[in-house]
This record gives sequence, structure tokens and C-alpha cells, in this order.
Amino acid sequence: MTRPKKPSESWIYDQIFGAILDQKLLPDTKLTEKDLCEVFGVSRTIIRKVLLRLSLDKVVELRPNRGAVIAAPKTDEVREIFEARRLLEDGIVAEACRKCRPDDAALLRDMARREHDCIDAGDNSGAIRLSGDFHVQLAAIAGNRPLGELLRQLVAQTSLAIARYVPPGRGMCADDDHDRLITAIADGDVENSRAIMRTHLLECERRLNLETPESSGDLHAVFADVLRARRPA
Amino acid sequence: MTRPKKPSESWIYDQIFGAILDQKLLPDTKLTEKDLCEVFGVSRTIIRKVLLRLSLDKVVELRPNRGAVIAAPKTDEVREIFEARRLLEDGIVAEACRKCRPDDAALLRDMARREHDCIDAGDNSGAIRLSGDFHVQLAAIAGNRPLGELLRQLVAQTSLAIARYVPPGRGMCADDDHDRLITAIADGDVENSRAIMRTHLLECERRLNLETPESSGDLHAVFADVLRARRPA
DNA sequence: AACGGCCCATTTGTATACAATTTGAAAAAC
DNA sequence: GTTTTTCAAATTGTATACAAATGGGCCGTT
Repeated sequence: MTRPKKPSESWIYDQIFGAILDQKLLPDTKLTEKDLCEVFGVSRTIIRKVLLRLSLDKVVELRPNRGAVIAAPKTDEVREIFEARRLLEDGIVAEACRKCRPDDAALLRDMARREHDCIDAGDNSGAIRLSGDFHVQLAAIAGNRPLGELLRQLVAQTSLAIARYVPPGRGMCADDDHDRLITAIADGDVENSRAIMRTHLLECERRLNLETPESSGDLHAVFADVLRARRPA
Repeated sequence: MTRPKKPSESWIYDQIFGAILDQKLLPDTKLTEKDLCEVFGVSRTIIRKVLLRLSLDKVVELRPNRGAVIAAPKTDEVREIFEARRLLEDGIVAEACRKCRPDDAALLRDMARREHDCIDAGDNSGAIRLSGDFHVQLAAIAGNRPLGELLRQLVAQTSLAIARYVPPGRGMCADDDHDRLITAIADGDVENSRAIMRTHLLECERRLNLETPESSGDLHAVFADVLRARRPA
């Protein structure tokens, strides 16, 4: 938690991302460059680089001439993200089954344990982050680096979605999904692993309250009836 | 081809990327910031933003304190990229079959026609770019935007790999693969579409000469025998 | 009092100045 | 003659200065 003398770009990235996961920065919050400069003690050059990277990861939205705000993914988009993850991770987990070595499994078990610790300690953002790291680590074991990089992006967006749509106080993930997944992978059981992963992702998506329609945004859609009434056909 | 008064960031991106596809910029070529500033008539601020984005798309490599060079993907990495594409596009094409409307098919046919025109005219980089756009458009029809964005990145890396590994003068892609794909998709024939896509990608990869070992790079590996001789066990 | 236009404060976008690092080569030491 | 040291030119990294744009409030008009 200590701030280095010269905060690096990636450290600032993590700090901002972490603040989002902690829900200290809520969607649509404006990120003024000058304020971030004062907070982190660097010039706008650095802050702008960080904001550009955050925007390419779809964590913040960069509106030309109007600054950066925390991204507010729509429910439709969150569903698409999970759909994409089901596709990618189906392939990843199958390959991980074939490539997984004993020490890989040990590392996965250690990550799952630390995730449990975070949940027990009530460290919500830590749990979200470790859960994401777990999936990224699976991709690393599968050994396809481009695929792992793509998943990293989807995981970042998923983390944002969880922070946004998980009802506060409610448990986020079925605790032992990851544990059962590790066992299946260590056994090299491809079909079982794929089934667990698929169910796991579907279950995660289901726990988000994506049903409640969003208030914001498209006023034309909200007042569609008004529009229809105003135009006597 | 005319240069705007104020070249936009994305225009400069496209120009550099196009020069790479045209093999006017070969791998490991250094991209000096000052030179690019003079060429495009903008300040280093803009150039550095473009280079950052190119590096995040893995088209150039950004070495800290040592500048940017055109990326030189290793054969292993190219194989991984194609493997990732097979996974992603298998899902994309299946979804595109369900979502494809008549005007979508018409657009695809138009893109395929323009690609043929480029091949006939000997416009190699144009053909590579349109071929990539075709696949990205399929993802757009499938209607999963995050997935489409991921594919866009893979397509960029594929284009770089093609420019690097296709033997000059040799035809790049089986001409009618895209046409047959359009027909199958327009018919809503999921299984056939998936088979064509899979074969298409495998065929593209096969046409690259990834067999010839790369000369450059890891001197430790190249001179492994020397190293062994120097260390008398 | 409501509407519209104007102006100024704030914020973002771009260019440039300055600091730090790398690199190559000349000079000094062995 | 070879190796090491040192130094200068070039290049990247960071901060800042300046230009352009946005947004909101003030004032005048109707």
C-alpha cells in the first residue's frame, strides 16, 4: 500500500482499477487529469498514458475533449462478455487439461486458497482480482499467449461488471467451483473440466442482477411511447 | 492517399500498419520518433500515442528507453495466433449463421469482390487488409462486440505474420474460400460453415513457411553447442 | 420570468523544453 | 595491440507551456 517515490505507470493503473473494484470509484465518475496528477504526484503525460490504457481495456471511457469517466457497461454488453468468455475458456480449459503439470496444479490450488482467504476476510476487491488471476493463470497453463492476453482483457471487463452488478453483501461466486475445476484439470478430465467451466461462468453471470433495466442512457427508448403519441400517424 | 493537413492519430496508425503490410517496413526496423514526426508533420506526443497503440496490438515492440521496432513474431507465436483464431472464429461463424440477414450477406459478397479486385491488381497489402476486414465483419454480424474487438487484434497480428512469412509472389489465400463461406452462412448451414472456416484457417497457416527456422534472435540457442563446449562439465 | 447569446473559467489536446538514458567511438591505461 | 574508461551525440522519458474546446453563469432582450 505504500506509495513509491516515483509511481510507475502500471502501479497507477492498478490503483485506479483497484479503486473501481472496491467501488470507491463508481461508474460515470469523472476522472479529471489534474486531480489524478496531484494524487499520484506525476505529470499529465503519465496520467494520460494510464487513461489511454484503461480505455483500451474498456475500463474507462475516453470521450474526446470531454475527459475520462469510469465505464458503465450495459447489461447487454456484460452478457456478450460472458458469452465470449464461455467460448474462449472452453478452449483454454481443454488445453489446460492436456498441459497441466503437478506444480501448475499446486500453483492453482495456492491461488484458490488465497481467494478463499480474501472472501473470509471480507476483502471483496481482492477476491475479485484473485478470481480473475485464477482464470488468467489457466490460460497461461494452456500455453497460448495471445489467447491468454485476450482473456486478460475480458477478465478486466468482467471484474468491472461484477463490481457494478453484484448486489452488495451477496456472495459473488460459488466457493468451490475453482476447487472442483482444479481437481478435474489435474485429472486431465477434459469433458468434465469443460462442463464445470461452462456452468461456473453461467452461474457467475446469473448471480449478477442483469435483469433490472438500467435507468440511464437512451431517452428515446425510455420515452418511446411519448414519441409515438407525438407523431400522429 | 493524400495527406490531410492535420493527420489524425488513426490515420497515422493505418499508414504505418499499411507500410508494414507492404513490406516497406520489415521486422526489427527501428521506428525513430523524430523521423516519424518529420514524416507526418506532428509532434512526438501524437507519434508516441500511435506507437503505444501499435505496441498494444503487438504490431510493434516498445523497448523501454530503446525505442520502437517492427514486431517480429516467432513461428511458435504465429501458430498460437492461428490456434486462437480457430477457436474464436468457430464460435463467431456459428453465431453469424444464425444472425446473418440478406443485406449482411450482400455486404460480405461486396467485400469478397473487392478483395478479388486487389488480388487481380497485384495490390498485396490491400488484399491482406480486406481479407482481415472480412473476418472482422463476420464478427460484427455475429453481434458480439467484445469478441469482435478481440478478433480485430488477432487479425492485425495475422496480417503482420502474413506479410512476414508468405513467400513473395506466392498466392496468399485460396481465392474462393470466402465465397464458399458466404454461401454456407447465407444458407444458415452451421456445421458446413464451421468446417469451411476451420479448413480455411488451417490452409492459411499451412501456406506460411513457418517450417524454416528463424535466423535471428536467441543467440544462446543458436550457439548452444559453443556454450556447452566452453563449459567443461 | 423565460429564452438566447456572450464571455470567462476550467479542462482537454498538442507542442516544446528539459532531464535521463543509451550508444558508439575516441582516448587512456595496461 | 587489446581492453577499459570516458565523453559526447542522439534518443527516449517526463514535465510544462500554450492552444483549443467545452460548460456554466451572467446579462440583456422579449
